[in-house]
Amino acid sequence: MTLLKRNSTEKIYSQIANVLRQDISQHYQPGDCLASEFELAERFQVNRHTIRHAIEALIQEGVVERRHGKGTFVLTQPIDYTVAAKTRFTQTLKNLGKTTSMQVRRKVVMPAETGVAQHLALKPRDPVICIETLRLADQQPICVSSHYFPQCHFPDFLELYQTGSLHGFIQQHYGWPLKRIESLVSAVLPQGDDAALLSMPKSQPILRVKSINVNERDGTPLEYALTRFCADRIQLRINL
Amino acid sequence: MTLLKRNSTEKIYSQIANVLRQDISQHYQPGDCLASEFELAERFQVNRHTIRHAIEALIQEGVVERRHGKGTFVLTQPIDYTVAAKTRFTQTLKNLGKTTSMQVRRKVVMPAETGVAQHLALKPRDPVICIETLRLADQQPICVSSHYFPQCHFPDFLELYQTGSLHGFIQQHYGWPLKRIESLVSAVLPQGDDAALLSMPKSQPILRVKSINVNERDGTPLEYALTRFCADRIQLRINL
DNA sequence: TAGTGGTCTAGACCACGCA
DNA sequence: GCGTGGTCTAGACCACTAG
Repeated sequence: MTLLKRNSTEKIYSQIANVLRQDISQHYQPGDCLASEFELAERFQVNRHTIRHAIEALIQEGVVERRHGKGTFVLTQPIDYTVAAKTRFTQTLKNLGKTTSMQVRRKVVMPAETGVAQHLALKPRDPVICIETLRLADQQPICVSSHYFPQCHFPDFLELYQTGSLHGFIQQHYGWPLKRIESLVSAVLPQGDDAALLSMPKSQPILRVKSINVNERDGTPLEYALTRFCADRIQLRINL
Repeated sequence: MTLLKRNSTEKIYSQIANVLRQDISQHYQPGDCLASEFELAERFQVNRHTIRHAIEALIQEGVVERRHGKGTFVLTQPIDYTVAAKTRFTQTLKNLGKTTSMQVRRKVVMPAETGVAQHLALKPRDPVICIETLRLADQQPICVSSHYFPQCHFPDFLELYQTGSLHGFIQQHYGWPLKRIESLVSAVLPQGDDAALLSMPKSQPILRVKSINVNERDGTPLEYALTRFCADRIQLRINL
């Protein structure tokens, strides 16, 4: 039982959130489950709704997440907003000294949506190969990517490619060196499954990079990739 | 009075949020005030807390914001997540065909924090000039920036500089051409006054760009700038 | 002072996950 | 079936804003 100031200007739910935040940082590990809302309500001697309000705040901050029927869980990577913690940068995932790995989550042929078609200089609904990947560094998910390739240039792509570096595969099987000509960077909130795949809260931002790769020899667009980085785990460094 | 499906799988608060979202997009202008929570509760025949829940969702999406004692207001720029709407890009603010303007919000000399000192090759707490600016395009706030200059290289900076292009001023008064050598891009939620200055919701992401400018002749770091873009109004284009 | 949003309580029932 | 979180109701009082 923790004492709360009932007549303080600081709201009770806010006091509770502070206590929980501190508890979590001191006594909990990522993946741990908090006491149930009912138990917390008893401990703090408040209504369960007040506990919910406090937990909402922690969810918003990215400290915990709720799982229906299971409990409220501490997230893997407590988010640190201090600028000092971001003074170490990485150039690319490959350049990280960390152990990296990649999972292929989806391989399909589909008609190109207008945006994809534009970037690849195709007609809308022309067939494109879509490959979705998840990349990790030290077991930690870093980014999910959707890669689009015009099928006309890559017969048998789906049959031949299994896993591993996409650009390496293209270089090896088709003999085409890829060159990045453009990147478009924006920040959005996570959509679809991205938050779950990156094990991050839905309230935290994503760095989204659209990149276009062309055949270095003749400039033909060969790949359009849309990569979503968990923003608190990555920072883009652009050298000019 | 709008009809709700009480026995639908779709939650009532969610149905209400949908109705309100549609109402707003069709019949409201940015800055308009919604009906009060009490009135909405009567209109939809639900408890006021259910209305609050629905409005929470709209706040999270960035559609509206609450102002204590005044009401719930439609935000200036309804956020559009469709990728198609982002296929027009801007290179820099100056290259926009739009009318741009700039406000200087703060001019002070302060001891350098460690991060700033590092980027400018100074010792911590060496004096730096800090200038905070807000830039607008067509009356719409686009970004806020904190510019840091080492005071040792810029005597009388604060006295001489009033407003207008910072790089133009430096070129003119000190004769130094600035060159950007590096940009670091990250995505965060707004901190401090940034959300208010950019008239954006606190739940929506910010694109943060740290850039370092050096004297083109000898490579001396002369400026460190931290710019925060309202992410739904800007996209960075990086040409390689 | 009237009207708005903000907080807190109390209690009910539902939906999900798991043993 | 039990415990978890999710939704909804009802009512009270507080804090802020504006006339």
